[in-house]
Amino acid sequence: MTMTFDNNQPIYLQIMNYMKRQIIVGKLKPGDKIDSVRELAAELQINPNTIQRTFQELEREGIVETRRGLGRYVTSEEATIMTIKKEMAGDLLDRFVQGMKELGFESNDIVSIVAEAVTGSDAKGSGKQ
Amino acid sequence: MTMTFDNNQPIYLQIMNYMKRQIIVGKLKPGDKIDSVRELAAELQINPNTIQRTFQELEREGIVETRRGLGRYVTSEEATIMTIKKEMAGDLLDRFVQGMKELGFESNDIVSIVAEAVTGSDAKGSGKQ
Amino acid sequence: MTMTFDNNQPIYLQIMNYMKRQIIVGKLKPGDKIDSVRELAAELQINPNTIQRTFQELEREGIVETRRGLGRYVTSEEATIMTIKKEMAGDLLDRFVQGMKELGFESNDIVSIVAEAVTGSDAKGSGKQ
Amino acid sequence: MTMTFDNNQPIYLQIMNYMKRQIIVGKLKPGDKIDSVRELAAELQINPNTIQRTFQELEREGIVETRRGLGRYVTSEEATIMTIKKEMAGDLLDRFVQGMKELGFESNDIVSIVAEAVTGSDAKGSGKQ
DNA sequence: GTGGTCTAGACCACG
DNA sequence: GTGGTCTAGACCACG
Repeated sequence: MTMTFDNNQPIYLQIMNYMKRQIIVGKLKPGDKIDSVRELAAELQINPNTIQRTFQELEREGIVETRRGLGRYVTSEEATIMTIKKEMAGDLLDRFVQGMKELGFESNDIVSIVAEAVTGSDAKGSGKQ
Repeated sequence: MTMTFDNNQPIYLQIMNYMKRQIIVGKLKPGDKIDSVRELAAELQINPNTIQRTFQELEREGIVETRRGLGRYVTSEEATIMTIKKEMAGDLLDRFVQGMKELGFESNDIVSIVAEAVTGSDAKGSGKQ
Repeated sequence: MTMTFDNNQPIYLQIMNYMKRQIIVGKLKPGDKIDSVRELAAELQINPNTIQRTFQELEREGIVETRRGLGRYVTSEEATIMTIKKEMAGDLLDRFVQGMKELGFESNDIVSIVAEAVTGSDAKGSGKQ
Repeated sequence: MTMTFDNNQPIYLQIMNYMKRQIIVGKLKPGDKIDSVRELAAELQINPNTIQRTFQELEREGIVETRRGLGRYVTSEEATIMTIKKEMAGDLLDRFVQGMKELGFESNDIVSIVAEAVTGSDAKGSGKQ
């Protein structure tokens, strides 16, 4: 795996969000073992301290668990994962809607803009996706 | 004017975005004189250097112009203002849509979530909801 | 007359150079009367203090003279004008050549670059200009 | 390294141009680590904030990159460096040629003046001069 | 250790 | 009065 990092956000946050998305989307499933700090640090060419911090935060959110001597695992609590998914989606939505309103867009505008944007970007393949 | 600042973003950026919104929304009109560094610093209780930086960046974006010895003014180029409005809206939109897709939401879901959110918050969509 | 000003150089210097060029090129001839501070200030929409300073500096260089109660005049000393022309050309040349050498260009390169640039920009109209 | 500063130009600009030249000329190579803000500030006896500003601008031009927590590096994009070299040379050339024309020099004059100047200063043009 | 941000305040050119 | 630059130094997130 390779990641490209955005300079305006701490790397640990970027990796953290990346892993949360992997879990939410099901690429990492409940109970799956997670790469060790060292493995991930080597893979991403990132300071192990940074990975360590990433995992710490993921644990604090309950989406990752440490089993002593065995390593780290995705939580088996599917409810936790759903909660975090909703939380992340809610954050995205709030930031977007509030931002658009601050720019003077009305509710109607906002809906049409989104509608246009998403249909524009995947109008082909109506059945498949 | 008073502003409350969010600790997770540089103050100069927060003021910058605030002023861009004021201009975009028309509270500051093309050609209007802008408070001087010293005035704004006093008003917001922020160090003049921080305000200086804010203006520097606004100028770099072309939405504010300096007239030597006279002060700073909102650009009279309305096109520039429109461009920046589109840019800001586009950024918000992209971040939102991309973020939602990374969480596994389909285009349809995204549109309905937004529709529900904005009609919920201002009751305009009388019939549907 | 209208002038567009560059923000990176004091306006008085820009006007000063403009007037020196007018004199050097012969648009203002030795002994010609020069616009008054007020006239020029009005014409250029510039603070009279700035024009005042411009004239002060031009006098210091001897290219402009004040006749009490009569106004300001281009010097009748043609030698002074020639000297200033050489000075200005010399400054331009030095700054250019030194700058190019600091970028690593060799003498040969510099000559060819200039040759190409000037013939490129006026290759047409060999007889006329 | 020591630098002597010219009072007519901001120090941060002077250092900026100095560093750009170092990179263009190859004394600092693509990917090289650059002195930290603190080191350079100590070396040049300049306030760290001024150095900070220098680097900020260099980064905006893409010739320098920050790696979070690790330091700053010369960009590895050699194309960027070439572009900046051309840009700087073009600026010098334009300012020179336009300035000379504003003084009334013809294309031919300009070329001969340059030719004379550079061969005069390094004796390479053995036969002609 | 490294860069990013901010405060406090000075000085100056410019208009 | 206005902006531009600079100094001196603090604090913090990040790696």
